[in-house]
Amino acid sequence: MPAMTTRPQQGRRRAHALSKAQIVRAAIEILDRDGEHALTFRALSARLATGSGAIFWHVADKEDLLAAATEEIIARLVAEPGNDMEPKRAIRAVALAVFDAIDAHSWLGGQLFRNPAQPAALRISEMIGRSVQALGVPERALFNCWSALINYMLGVAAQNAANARQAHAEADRSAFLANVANRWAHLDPTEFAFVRQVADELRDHDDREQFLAGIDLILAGIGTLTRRADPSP
Amino acid sequence: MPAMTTRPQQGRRRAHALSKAQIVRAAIEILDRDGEHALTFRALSARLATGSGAIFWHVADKEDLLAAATEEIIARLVAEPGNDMEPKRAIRAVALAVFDAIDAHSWLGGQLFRNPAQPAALRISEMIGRSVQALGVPERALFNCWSALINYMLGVAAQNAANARQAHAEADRSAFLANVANRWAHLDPTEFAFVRQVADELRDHDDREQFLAGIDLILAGIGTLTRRADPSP
DNA sequence: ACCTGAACACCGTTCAAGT
DNA sequence: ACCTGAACACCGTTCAAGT
Repeated sequence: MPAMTTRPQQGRRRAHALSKAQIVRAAIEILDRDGEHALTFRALSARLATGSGAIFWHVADKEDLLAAATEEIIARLVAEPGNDMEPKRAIRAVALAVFDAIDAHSWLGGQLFRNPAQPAALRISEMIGRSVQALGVPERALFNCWSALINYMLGVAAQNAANARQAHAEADRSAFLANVANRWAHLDPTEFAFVRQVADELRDHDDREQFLAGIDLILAGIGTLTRRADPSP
Repeated sequence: MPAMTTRPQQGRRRAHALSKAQIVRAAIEILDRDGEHALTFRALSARLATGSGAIFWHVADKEDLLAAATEEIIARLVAEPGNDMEPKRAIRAVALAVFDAIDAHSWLGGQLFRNPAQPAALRISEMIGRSVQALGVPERALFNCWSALINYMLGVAAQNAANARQAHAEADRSAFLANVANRWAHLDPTEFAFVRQVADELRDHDDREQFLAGIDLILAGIGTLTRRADPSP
């Protein structure tokens, strides 16, 4: 009976012991609700009702935290998009999934972009690579076709995220676009003839459609290199 | 004679009065030599032998300073590349000029990327737009072709800048690439079959060639939409 | 009109001290 | 082993005071 008393009474200090997963989840919530700049160790530790040092016990630094958050989102997305679809459809599906994820979490674009070699981005690269290969592009061109698609995807996606950040400052997205379009429409006519011309289209274009059109353009270019005339295996 | 004495003796306070152009030039030097993170108002004011407040008199904030630096570089570059070249050649020339500028000033990529509506970026957009139009793409597809090219250009360029920043931390570029390639080569064979396969090519690829290959791929896709069979006007 | 530089309100990160 | 929170070394930006 006295022997049992020796046992330390554990698990009383805090309802849930802090875990990296829990920290990352809280970070994502702050990022989604209040934007990239709002994620500070002070805000995060306040929300988790702990000291900043506690967070640094589980997380190396801010970069590590952001990478983990990115990984978490990509992991949720990477599960489904069709592994056994026809290649072009598969590429479009993956591209749209990434686009939508970045649309929903505007901080994600900059993150994937800043570090394209992180595991989360690699998983996307792998899916695209397999589909490009299945498309039947010759060995020599494989690397370039793959990298063009990846670069375009990540580029546009991050670009849109940057726009979203700026649009957030102004009233909303459509007001922001209208503003830019208006500014463009009043540029010098001889120096900026083309930009003036597309200003209208900018006002009411659909980012998602535009993004997909670019993918299709690259796919059409890739089609140019493909030997097989018969689409069936 | 006494009237002349009333005149304040001017220009004695400092050899060169501070100007925005001078501040921007100093900022570019710091950015180029020591990287993006080294540009602080303290470092800048130390180099200009003045107080930080003096800089804020000429410059609204850090964003303004970076935008002005970007503008300065693009202005230097935008002068030459062939206005009366054949369209495809013109597009390649502009794209390469931008690529090389970003290669020479690694901070430039992130900057153009972060704010693609700034005048500097617009000037690039205009040149690309005119060439795409000259290519003879149908009215409806113009906007999408143009935006695909711009997005790709800015995307890859900024991507490369991000890589350069990371490579700077490690020994040098080729060592950095060798490291990444090595990491890729040891990934799980079933989960990352494709990435493992291209790891070799990553090690000794030429960024510039890869970039141009992507441009050509998009141009090939655009060619798919073009009616005119006769290349001569 | 333009410059000075201390001061303010923040950051990310560390670390002695606690449990 | 894990948590606390004051402290450190920075930031960008402001502003009373000078010339």
